[in-house]
Amino acid sequence: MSTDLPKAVAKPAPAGTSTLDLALHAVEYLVQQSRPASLAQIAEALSASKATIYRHLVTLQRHGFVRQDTETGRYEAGIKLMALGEALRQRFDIVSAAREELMTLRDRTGQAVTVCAAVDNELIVLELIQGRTLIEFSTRPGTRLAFHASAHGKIWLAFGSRERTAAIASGPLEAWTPATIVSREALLADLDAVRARGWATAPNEVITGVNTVAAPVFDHRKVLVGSIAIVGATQFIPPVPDPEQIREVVGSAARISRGLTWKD
Amino acid sequence: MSTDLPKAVAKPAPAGTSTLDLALHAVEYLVQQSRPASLAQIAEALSASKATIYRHLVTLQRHGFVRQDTETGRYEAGIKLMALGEALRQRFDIVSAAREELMTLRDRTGQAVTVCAAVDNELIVLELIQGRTLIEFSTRPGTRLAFHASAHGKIWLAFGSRERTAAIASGPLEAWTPATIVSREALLADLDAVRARGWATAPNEVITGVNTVAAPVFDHRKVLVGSIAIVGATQFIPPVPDPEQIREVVGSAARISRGLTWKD
DNA sequence: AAATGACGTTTCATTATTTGAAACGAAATA
DNA sequence: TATTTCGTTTCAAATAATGAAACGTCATTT
Repeated sequence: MSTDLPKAVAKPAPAGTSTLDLALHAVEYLVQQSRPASLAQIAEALSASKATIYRHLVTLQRHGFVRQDTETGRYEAGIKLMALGEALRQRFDIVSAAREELMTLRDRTGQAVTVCAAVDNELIVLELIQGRTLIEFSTRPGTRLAFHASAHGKIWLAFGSRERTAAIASGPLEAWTPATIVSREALLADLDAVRARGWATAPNEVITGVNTVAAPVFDHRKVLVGSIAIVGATQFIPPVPDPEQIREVVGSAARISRGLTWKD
Repeated sequence: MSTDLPKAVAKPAPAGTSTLDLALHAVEYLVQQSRPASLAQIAEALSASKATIYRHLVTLQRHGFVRQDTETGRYEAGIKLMALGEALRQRFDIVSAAREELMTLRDRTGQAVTVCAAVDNELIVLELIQGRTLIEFSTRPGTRLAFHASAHGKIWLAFGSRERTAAIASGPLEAWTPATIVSREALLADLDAVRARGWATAPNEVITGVNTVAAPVFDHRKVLVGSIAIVGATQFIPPVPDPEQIREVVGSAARISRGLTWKD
């Protein structure tokens, strides 16, 4: 990465295409906006000329990444992004391999069930089986979780790659609630406990009043490929969870792991 | 590409940027592929040089639209697309406005509940409340439905813009199952019936053994803004649905519409 | 009703940017 | 060790993107 040799000392742009860069910024800008944006507004936000942005929007629209309101002429993000996200989700093995098991986990605990996977430095929710309770408080597929502030995340830190764990632990730990672990030492201690017992919780750490019990799913090589969890109000999943709840989650995770072992 | 006339007589490309066009094709290609693709493979598929594709992939990767497997060096679609899709989904008013009502609809019918909206010529699933039954057969948020072969679609054809209905009716009607309506006359007759009674079904028309009862949601201007439906096996939702099921769905839709009237 | 302003869209000459062929180095294969 | 295959970089040629300004249309204002 870092070249300390005399040659190529100041090289701000290693590679890539600036045209594409601008266009992608436009897409991201439109997704962030809650209302359709005018051409001039987008151009100003990205400090480019109207003509340039216009041409890019035309191409983006042709691909469905952006759509133009036929009445006002304003631009907004296109639903193609939703479709692509869904197509991507289905590529993960765990999603299909675990569905049946997750349904029974939901039925035996009554709580919502979520599945997560981490790629690079992002932890993403892949699947959600809604619970039986009236009030739903769970994260939808496509949502990104924090590694240090979620039961899923702790599973990945405890059983995933050491590099990632080191990176997360050395970085700043943002507090989502007063209960979120923000101390490096406390986090590492918690991870040791997670490793020892094989499951993780994060009571009130992501949202106050909500708790989660997560367990790891391994493939045939004993590599962590996913995490599953039950999510519910602390009323149903206390900070120190019911032994039976723990047993159900850990058992389901183990059965899914066994299923993945047979494959391939 | 090939211009054989002296002066731009035939101008196939009205506007846009070819660089961006190529890059977007690369993203779409990677989403379609089920496994990570090699650089050479992508370059050949898009008939561009390796260098060009490489630079685009670098930029796409920097934005998270694409990721590179650190071990094999191959490229695949990035999870940013999933996150963008989820961010987009939440922009639709109906999703938040209807959640509570949809939960009670699920609880009173026991079936899965879905919400759809159409933008331009695409009908997309926005929300899914899973049912109480053990076997789940429903479409996830981000999935696209066919207008002529789904209960949701018939609602949009019956109560939505005339232009869209005309466009769909004049085009080819693909058969998803033997029961799918493929005749233009039969479709228009069905739409008349839907308009008259205020709800739609599509027994076995999208998947054999599955039925849906859908009803329209209007905003304060009486403009169609969404459709809601219960989805379940024909065992639970017969081809001629239980009057009570119909009453529940239509009632929920009406209450959501009333809620949208108060807003704004 | 005429005039203004705001908007998306198009034109056009300038030139900055992308482009492909070929060379590179590393890694897997033989 | 020789060879092939892969992602990556280099470099000169020119394609293709760029911004300023003009256009046509609509809605609002005077």
